[in-house]
Amino acid sequence: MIKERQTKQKAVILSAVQGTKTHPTAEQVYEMIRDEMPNVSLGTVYRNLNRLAEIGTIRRISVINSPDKFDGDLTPHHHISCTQCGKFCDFFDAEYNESLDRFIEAKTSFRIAKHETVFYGVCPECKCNELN
Amino acid sequence: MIKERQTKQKAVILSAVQGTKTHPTAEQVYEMIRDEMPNVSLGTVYRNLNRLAEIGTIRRISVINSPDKFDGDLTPHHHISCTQCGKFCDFFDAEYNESLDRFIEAKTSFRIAKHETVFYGVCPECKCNELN
DNA sequence: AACATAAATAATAAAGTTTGTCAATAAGAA
DNA sequence: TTCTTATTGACAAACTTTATTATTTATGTT
Repeated sequence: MIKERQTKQKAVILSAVQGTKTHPTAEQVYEMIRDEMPNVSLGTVYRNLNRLAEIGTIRRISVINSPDKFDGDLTPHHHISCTQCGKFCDFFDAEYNESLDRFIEAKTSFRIAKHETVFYGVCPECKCNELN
Repeated sequence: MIKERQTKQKAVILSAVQGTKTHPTAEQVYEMIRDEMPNVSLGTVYRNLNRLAEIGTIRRISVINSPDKFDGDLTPHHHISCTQCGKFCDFFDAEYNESLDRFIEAKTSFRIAKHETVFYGVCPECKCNELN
């Protein structure tokens, strides 16, 4: 019995997400792969990103004032969003607080799979542009 | 010179968000106030929620697989999302980690205003429905 | 109280984001 | 190679949010 087929599209989409640190949206992944795959459809990009995120091969990140972003880097890290220009960065130097998940589980009876933390602020460049 | 006018709509929208713990979306706020204000328009709801969130009178929460939610409770707390049924809960028993904001500032030169943490998992009811 | 100004609204169009439909294609088993 | 059906491309539709504009109305001024 067939479970899941390996397609060129699937491989290219995954490799695009894993090969960048830009946290692309679905639309941006679509643009990224059109050189290599001009006939790919946006629906295929959405479908595969959704599946990859669901099985945990990539991360989905929900950000205020932005379509969902995708991240191929599964190592625990946080994200920082500039509320002025939308710049979106990784932050690696703070460990994932696993014990917080266990604490919430104990207190709420939810089974917690993960938490996502996004920091909101103003990036150095936008700070510079604040004249006075 | 006039800066900002107090309107009935603005007051009703704010009071709807502040008077519930359900973290309504814009559409849900719209439904909530239509009894009291049948002619209000959805655009007005969006406009006022955006403004209130921008000035910090209410919180905007970005959640995977949901339109943005709004929260009138400004006391520091976390949120938990059930990935099965979408149930969305508060969690108050973990203090806001202010020092993490200062740590990120020191390491990145961003000016951090806040961070939002959302926990994803399965709620007690949905756990029950997992037969076997 | 009446008037003037412009901020805010209702109505609606449009833009932006995501999912669904379905005939055609193609991955993988036999 | 042939068969089965998961996946795709094309496109429609749904969903979410913002923009446009004539009208209304909150508020300062007379």
